[in-house]
Amino acid sequence: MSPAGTPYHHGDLRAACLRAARELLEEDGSAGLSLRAVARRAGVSPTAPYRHFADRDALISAVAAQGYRELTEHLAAAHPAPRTPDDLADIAIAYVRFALERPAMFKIMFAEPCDPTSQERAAAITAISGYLHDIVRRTFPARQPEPLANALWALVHGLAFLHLDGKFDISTPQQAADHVRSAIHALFPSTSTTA
Amino acid sequence: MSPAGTPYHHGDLRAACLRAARELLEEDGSAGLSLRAVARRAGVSPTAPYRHFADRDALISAVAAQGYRELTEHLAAAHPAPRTPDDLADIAIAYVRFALERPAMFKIMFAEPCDPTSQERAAAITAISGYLHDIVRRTFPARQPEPLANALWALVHGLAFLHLDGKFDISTPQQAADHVRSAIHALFPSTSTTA
DNA sequence: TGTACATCAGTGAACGCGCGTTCACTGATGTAC
DNA sequence: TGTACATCAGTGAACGCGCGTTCACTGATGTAC
Repeated sequence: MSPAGTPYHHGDLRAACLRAARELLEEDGSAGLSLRAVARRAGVSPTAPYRHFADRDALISAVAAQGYRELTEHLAAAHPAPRTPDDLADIAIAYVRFALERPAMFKIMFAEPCDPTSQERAAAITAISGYLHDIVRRTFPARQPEPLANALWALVHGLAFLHLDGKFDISTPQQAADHVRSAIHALFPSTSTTA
Repeated sequence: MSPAGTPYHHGDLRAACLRAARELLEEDGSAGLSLRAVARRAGVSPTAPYRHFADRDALISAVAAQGYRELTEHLAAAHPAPRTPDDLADIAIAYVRFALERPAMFKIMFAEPCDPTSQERAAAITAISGYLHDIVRRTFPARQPEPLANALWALVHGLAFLHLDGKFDISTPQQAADHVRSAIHALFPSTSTTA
């Protein structure tokens, strides 16, 4: 904030910590994100983050919550108004690409035991789930939305994890996208669309 | 092996380490499995496991490989000869139950970066994948097996992870099973069976 | 406009911890003769 | 059958590491008067 070199007060350390955490995740890809490393990266003493996060769990929860929000936006950007299984495939591909591009973030979001009572987290999950429900309702107006939406989420989520884990024999992003599309089409044949 | 109290030579420390690792996973559920903890649990000095595992990664890979084998058996036991989507649901439920009953093991199998070049691991993955392909071929003889089998795997895998993560609003194992069954039926309507 | 002071956001030393891994070693085993 | 010896599977001390968290502190900020 102050123009001089290193001001005593940071200005917005909370945001800086979140930014640092993201950078660390994107760089070394490991899920072992430590408070100390975040502080180091933010150029601040090891204990400074405690002014903004109760403990390590709180920091990780906050990072994950940000990830959920970004995922929601990422999906929404993939297709403005999906109406066909092929539109759905676009969204599925976006989901998988998100995971492949930010593997460590994705693992923090979905495979870390971070504080399950976090309200921020719960709200974000609800948003994703609700978004998928909407899509399914629009794409398959004649079918029961609830189980179909859950199944769709599970499908794309499973595709993301299996791709992330290298369980499919695939090397390029394009191959991954094609693979996802063919999986979607295998389960959502176009004939069952009732627009 | 020798009948006396604490023999110098263990007899089969490799197996004992794997057993210890499983116990630790089942107990504290954390994915933070350490070589030292395993040695402690096996009643042996902290460095003894190095006689049998090159490093921590090798131990974890071995544990994961064992998990893959057990998962394959577990699935095969769920239904001897699946022919309908409902049979398929039995197998899907078994997959999810496996994850819910051994969460830490499941995470080691699928969310840990353990040595990807391990042959044991690759073979186990191939076995699971092959098994699912067989099922799909038998259940949907008229449809293209490849994308359908991958989609099925992703679906059950996603269901397992989302349940594990508490992303669905579900409390009892029975509810989870019903949920999985309805997801399978949503995507594999019985009408499309062509037996 | 100037000053006293409460509040706040940082510092930095220190704690105890468990970890992976190395090293030189020693006790047990089993094989060759 | 007995003995020398190579091999093997353990031991235990030690290393350096990074971690989360505590504590008393201090510099900066902003508000009341």
